Amino acid sequence: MSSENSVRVRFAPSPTGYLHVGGARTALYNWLYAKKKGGKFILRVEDTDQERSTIEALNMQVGDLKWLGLLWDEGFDVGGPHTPYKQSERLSIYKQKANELIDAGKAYPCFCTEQDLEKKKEIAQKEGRPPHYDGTCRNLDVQQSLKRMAGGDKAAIRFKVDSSKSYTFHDLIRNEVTFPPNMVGDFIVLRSDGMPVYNFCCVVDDGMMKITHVLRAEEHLSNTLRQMMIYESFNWPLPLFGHLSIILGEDRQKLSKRHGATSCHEFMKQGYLPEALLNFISLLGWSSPTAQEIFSIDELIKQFDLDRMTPSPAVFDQKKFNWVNATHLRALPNEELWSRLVPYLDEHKVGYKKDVAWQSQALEAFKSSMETLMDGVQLFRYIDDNHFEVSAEGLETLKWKEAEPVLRAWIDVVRNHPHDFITEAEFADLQNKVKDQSGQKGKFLFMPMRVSVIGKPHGTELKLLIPLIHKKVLIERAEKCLKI
RNA sequence: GUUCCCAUCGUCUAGUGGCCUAGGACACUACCCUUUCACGGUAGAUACAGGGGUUCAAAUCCCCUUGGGAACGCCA
Repeated sequence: MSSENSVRVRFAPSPTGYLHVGGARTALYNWLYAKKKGGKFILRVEDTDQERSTIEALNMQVGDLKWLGLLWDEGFDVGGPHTPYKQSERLSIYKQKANELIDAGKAYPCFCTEQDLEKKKEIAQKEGRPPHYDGTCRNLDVQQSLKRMAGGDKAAIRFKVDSSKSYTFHDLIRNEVTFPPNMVGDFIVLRSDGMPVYNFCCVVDDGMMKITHVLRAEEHLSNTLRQMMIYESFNWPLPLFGHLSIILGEDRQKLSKRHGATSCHEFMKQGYLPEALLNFISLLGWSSPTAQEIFSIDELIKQFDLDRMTPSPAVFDQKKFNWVNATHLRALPNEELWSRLVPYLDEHKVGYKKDVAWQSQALEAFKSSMETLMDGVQLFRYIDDNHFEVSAEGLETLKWKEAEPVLRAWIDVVRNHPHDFITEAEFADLQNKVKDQSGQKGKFLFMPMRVSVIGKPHGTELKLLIPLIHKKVLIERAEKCLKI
């Protein structure tokens, strides 16, 4: 494939906070498409809003993308043929392009103040007209205006819109979209402080960076009109656009902070796997022709295509996400799962043994009840020698008249055990001894025993739990329970 | 207000005029496995927003209504 016609896509976040799942999905689809087509994935930073953009936020976004493994071929930090990739470093380019527009009579300086515009808009609203710019400065003599600007007068640069024209483009997801005439008024291209505006830099950058496909969120659909006008004014070919549906919360409102966790960073902290998050959000607006739902990243690249995208909005279903995560988690080999879990255990100060066999055995015991790595943290806390806590339910169980004989028998049996640890096979034997000595069976046998091991009557099978805990600790815990 | 976008089980979706008495997945219910909790297995319930057309035939095409969303910024 020649580089001339190969796919070039970009993700262009504005650094104002952590990466949201919506942004992550946009990045994912772009990235998948680039991988699939052997194209380039470009990370461009849209930081022209100086009020809200911060370097910290940029670092967070970059960190989240790296966590997800959505790495870029060209970008603000790795360079590329169209450097710089940070809009705040491209200001002279936008200025130059805006001047080209002015020279060509396609844009003009506007001296109206914000207050002027506010008033005009109000009047327009009242009179039932669309709140477009009324064109006060449109017919000013350009040379005159430029002189005023040189003299220090502040002016924004406005694009001259041909309000008689309608615009149609073919959306990759929505097919034909038509904007009728007179949808927008003359819009700002450069602010009076010289900073360019989103719609302008977006086109200048996409054009100059030779972007071939623009996959972005649906809220940009109506921006496409203005952007088409700008492409036209530069005589640049239009990229292919695809507008992704938005992601909603359970209440069918656009997903936002009040729906709980919505940023990749939060999901990471809650113990979700990056490949599971990617897998799950890939399904929000796309489906595989094979109806497969669990994918590795490579499978996703292989199966992904733009012709299976849905235009309707999707609700973020936390339960299904949990299932996807659990499925990925349980499919991980134990060593791999352990290496993912350890940072969480450390962060939450849960102790563990350095012994690989022990780790693997514990994981084997807990895997089936783990949906997230944080579930793992909770589970490992139960077998941490330094944590023992009896739950309310555990307390109830200990009040049973059957509890005491079981615990006494248990302590006795464990004490007489010749080794520091009890194997699964040995436990089968010990369990019978406790049964005989205490005269209890069924739940009256197992529940008090389990409370003495993990502090609660329900949970992991005892035969899997016991081999993980040192005999001394088992006795200690049972004795503690007797005293309650 | 105007314009644009959207509309299949609770949720994600399959479906591109006959294969649809609408398929899959999550969730849900029941049963099985089981000392418990999970895991796993089996079975089940649940949807084409409404109304008009077009057609021999419509979830699929067209129109209207309704509902949801977005845009109309010197935010992105």
